[in-house]
Formats: sequence, C-alpha cells, structure tokens
Amino acid sequence: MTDRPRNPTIIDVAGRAGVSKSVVSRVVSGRGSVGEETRQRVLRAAQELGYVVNASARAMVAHRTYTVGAFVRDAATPFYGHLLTAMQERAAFHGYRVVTATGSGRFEEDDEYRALETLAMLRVEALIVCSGLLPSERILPFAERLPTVVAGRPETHPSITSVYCDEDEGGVALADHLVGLGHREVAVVTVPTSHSVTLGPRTAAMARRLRERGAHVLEIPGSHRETAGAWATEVLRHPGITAVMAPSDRHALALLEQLRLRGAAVPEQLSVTGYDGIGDLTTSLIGLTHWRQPIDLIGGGAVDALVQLLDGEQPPDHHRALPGALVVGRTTAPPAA
Amino acid sequence: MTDRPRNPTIIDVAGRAGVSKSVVSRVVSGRGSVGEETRQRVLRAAQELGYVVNASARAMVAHRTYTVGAFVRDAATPFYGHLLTAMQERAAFHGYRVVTATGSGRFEEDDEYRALETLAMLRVEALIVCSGLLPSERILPFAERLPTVVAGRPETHPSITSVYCDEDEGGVALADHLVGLGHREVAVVTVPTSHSVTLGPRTAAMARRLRERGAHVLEIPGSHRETAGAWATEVLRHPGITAVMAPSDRHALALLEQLRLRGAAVPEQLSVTGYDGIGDLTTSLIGLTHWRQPIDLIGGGAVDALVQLLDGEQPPDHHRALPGALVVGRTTAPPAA
DNA sequence: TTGTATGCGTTATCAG
DNA sequence: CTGATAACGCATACAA
Repeated sequence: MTDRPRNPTIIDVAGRAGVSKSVVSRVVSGRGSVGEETRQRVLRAAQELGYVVNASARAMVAHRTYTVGAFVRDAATPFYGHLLTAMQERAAFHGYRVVTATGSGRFEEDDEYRALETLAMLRVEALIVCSGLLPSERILPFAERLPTVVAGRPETHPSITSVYCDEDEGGVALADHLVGLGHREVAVVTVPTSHSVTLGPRTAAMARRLRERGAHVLEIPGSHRETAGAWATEVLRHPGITAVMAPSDRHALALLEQLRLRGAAVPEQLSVTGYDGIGDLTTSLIGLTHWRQPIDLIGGGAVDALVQLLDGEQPPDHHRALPGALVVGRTTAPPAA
Repeated sequence: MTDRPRNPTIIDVAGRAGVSKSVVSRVVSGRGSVGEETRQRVLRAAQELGYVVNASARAMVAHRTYTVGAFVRDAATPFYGHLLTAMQERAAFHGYRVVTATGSGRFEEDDEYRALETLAMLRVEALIVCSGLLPSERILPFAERLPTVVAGRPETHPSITSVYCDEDEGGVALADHLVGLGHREVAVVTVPTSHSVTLGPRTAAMARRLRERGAHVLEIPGSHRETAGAWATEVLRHPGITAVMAPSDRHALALLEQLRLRGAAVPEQLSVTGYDGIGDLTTSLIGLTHWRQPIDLIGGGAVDALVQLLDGEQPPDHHRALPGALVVGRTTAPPAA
C-alpha cells in the first residue's frame, strides 16, 4: 500500500543507457557537452524509466533552489489572491517557483515566525511580503538575511524594495472627484495607519484633500468591515452629508449593503466611493466608483525587482510606484439640490 | 552584494556547542535522546547562529518531503482561491506544506505537463487536483504514480478519490425552488459536460428537473461568460420566459449586468439563479439566489483524505459528497401575473 | 567526449 | 547518552 516504488535516479538511467552517471547529469541539466548519439540514448532511457530530476539533491550541490517565498498575511482576500496569481505567473517566466506561506490562523503570536521558518527551511532565495498589516519593523529581520520586496504597499525603509500603487494619489483623486461633483459635506471611513499601512494613508489622504478643497469632513473610525452598520447609521444621522468614502471596495460594498437596508438611495441621496478595483462585478454590475490599482503590474513588478536583486543588479527603482486610475461608476453623482 | 553568507549547518552548531553533529541532529529533529543539559547548550548555539534545518538535505535521507502538490487549472477565480486557502490551512494542521502549480497560461499544450513535472521534481508526496476542466483521463497517469484526490468535483474513476458537493442535488434544488415559485417557462444557460465536469452536470440537472416538474425549458449554450450579452438577448426574445438559471455565480452576475443594461427588472420581470456561493457580496449586496457549496469543507476534506492515503489507510469514503445549501436571495420571486 | 571522485547537509546505524 | 560513519541523488572539477 504505502510501499511507493523508489524514484529512478541518474544512476538507474545511466545503467540503462550504458553510460556513467556524469553523462546523464550533463544531459538532464543541459551543462557540459555530450555526443549527440549518447544524448539521445540517455534521453530515451530517462523517458522509459520515467526519470525526473530530484530538486532536493540538485539544491544541495547547486546551493540554489530557484524558489522565492511569498509571505501573505491575509490570503483569502481577493486582492491577495490576484496578487499571488500575478506573481506566480511572472516568476515562472523567470524560471522561479513561488511557495507561499501564511499564518495558519490559530496562533497569532509565533504564527508568523513559523511561516517564515518554513520558507527558510526551503531555502527560498528571496522573499515577497504581501500584507497591509505587517509593520515594517517586523519585516526588517528577514530583509537582513534575504533579498526582500514588499508588494502592494509603500515602504520607506532603505533596505527594503517595494512595488506599489501610490496611496496618496488615489485618495486625492477620489476626493477631487467628489468635490468636483459639488459635494461639500463628506464622511470618510478612516483606518489608523497603525492598523494598516495601506488603508491608513489612503483614507488620511482623502480627508486631507477634502479639507484642502474646502469641504467639511466627518471622520468615522472603521477598521473592521463588520461594523459597516454603525457607519451607515452614523452617516444617516448627519443629514447634511452627501457622500461617503470607504477605505476599500470591500468596505464600500459592506457599506452599500447597510445603506440599502436602511433605505438610503445611492447615488441619489448619498454618493459612495471604494478603493482597489478588485473583481469584475465591482466594476460592471455594482458600478462602484473607485480607485483602481494595477494588481497584475504590482505582482509582476515585485517579481521582476526580486529577480534583479538575485542577479546582483540594483533595481532601477528602489521604491516603485505604479500608476492607478480613477474609475467612475454609478455610485457617485452630484449631490441632491 | 550577491555573496550571500553560507547558511549555518549542524556542523557549525556542533562546533559552537562542543558536541558532535549527531547530537545536534537529534536535538533539532527531535528523534533519539540527548542529555537535558546538552540539549539546552545545542539549542542556544543554534539560536545564536540562526540555524534553520535544510529541508533539501533532510528530504534526501528521509525520502519524505511532507509536501503535497496542488494542481490548479484556473487559479485566479474566487472559487479556487478559497479552496487553496482552505487546503493550505488544513495541510498545515497535519504538518504538510502545499505547493501549488498552475499552467503559466501561454502554452496550452505542454503547459500542464510542465506544471506536474515541477511538482514531481519537488517530490510532492501526493496530488490534489482542482479543476473543473481537466478530464479524468488526463489525471489518471499521475494518479497511478501518486496518491491523488480531486477536490471540488465528482470523480467516478475507482482509483481516484474525490471530495465534492453533489452537482445534481444543487441543480435539482434550484429548479424545484423556481417551480415552487410558479415558474413554468425557464431558460437554462447550459455548458456541455465535455467542457466542464462541474458546470455541465449541474446545468443538465437543472434542465432535467424542470422538465420533470412540467416546466418548459429553453436551453441556451453558454460556455463563456463573455457571451452573457447574447444570453440576455436570447432570453428577452422569448416573452413567456420568467426565469433564467446560470451555471455559476459569475455567470449569473454577468447575466444580471447584461439584463440591467437592457432594462429588464430582476426579479420582477425575470428571476435569476446562480451557483457556488462565492464572496460575501454575492450573498449580501446582490442577494443572488444560488446553491452554496461548502468550499472550506471541500478543501479541508480533500487534505484529510490525502493524509489518510499517505498514512496507508483507506479513506472512509472513496468519493465523498458534502452537503450544499439552497440560499434564497432577492433575485428570485414568483413570476409576474 | 566520457568516466572518476568528491562534497553538499541530514539522518540512521552502530560502536563506544 | 554520545560520537563516528555511511548513505541519499546530484553536479562538477579533474583525469583519461
């Protein structure tokens, strides 16, 4: 039952092809030169035996694994799902594998440590950190030992490379959009930067920009989507408010749902904005006005930067900000006169 | 720059702790016995050196990797994202890693082969196949060499274990729901089973059940979501039709969007059903009536079955069907009188 | 071009 | 309880 037949080795192949194992090694690894006739014989023998290179053995002597580790804090969210897909694809292009590690969820404390230890055991050659929650200080210890790039969020520390979409720009663009429509009293669901280094800055930018443009701002603390009902209640208690800005698309959707339950019409009575640009339905069916992040480019760019780092080159941009875009949907309109 | 400092080995640790490498091995692997005092000394030395076990070296001699491979055909879709998360979590619980492989997208042909070869190089101990597209025959060659379980779809072949949510049951439940509401003329967007072993059977079940209950069925071929516009047009051309059943939530959302563009009111004029139960907004904001699959249980169950297989036990259920649930939302209602 | 020998970091077997 | 020593599968200088 469990007596799995041992996998064939280059020695087995060598025996079958009537050559030494060195020759087989050269054939399968593509290095060194072998006679064309011999090569064919080896290839055939390997084929017949179902030989597949053993990555572990290769890694031992090569001191390379061609593997990068992706550390994801909150894996189930669509944003990170897309990011992972983009990274995996780009890594394959460069000849690297991606193994992803994430906290198993239970043990908050040493969870993170265990995840990174797993990656270390695998001898990943570099690290991609995907998390809006993990503070910079927690990343530094790893960045010291491994080339590290942070994807999807700005990172100011000089020893860490990052690829992201500028949060400030998005927040400002959305605020300008609302002010341009004529909104003068706007609620912003804010998240402290200490809680998320992505949601924090973008909501701060929204509020700041609104004030710069002369609008009155009501800040509603909203770290958790589960409390969307409270935001809705709070907003509706201020009849003067004509628009609400959410920290992310998911926050916005939760808010839309709660407003709907309370009978508030969007965008007639209240305009709503999101942030991220995840999922087709956000755009098409819901028509949520939001700031769209170029996730594919972020994931791909992060891998590109990593590969350059591994090749000993310094990436052109240590901190690369990619352009996002304002997507105007059907959840924003001029305020009711 | 690229001169990465060589990772410390058990020999380094042994030297620092003043013992032989055998002792260190016993301490870090937890096998064999060592004096408590010595153990502490070794642990401290390892700590100071930042020693981490080398998984490759360990795998070489242990002939085990504690890694299972997940082969995912279409990774970016929410359904598989959730599934992966669930599997990863459950695998960690059992002490296994999950490395996922997926076609890089470009080369349709040998793409699949390369992905599985990568998994083989890594010497994954088992395979989880997640794909509604991959036909059984393509899976068999791998299942012969590796314990294999198919997640998220039924699989009748005796040498392959599967964990899924019965497609027939869901299709029937949704059809019954519509008939119960009074619908007598219903359109079903169908997908051939040759194209998808999940979407095919469930849409077939819908159509079959509708007919059993005496309803008139219009079957609309709809393999690709991009053609949702055509489905909408087709449906609206038949004024007698009062409901449309889609093969999945995503298909349903695309359809809803197209119906909206054409001014058709849901559910007043037309009822719409989905399938899967992915994403919070499907349920809350859109209120899509659908059949909900227990994705977490499917992912977890697949891993559990795999671990049992690896332990030499025969899983209790060779083909395990998990219960789904009908979720009635706001996109279905009695037909307009 | 081909074969031989050596080492990579661990675990396991066997003496001490 | 501890210490040598032999694999594990592969790549690579080096010799033929």
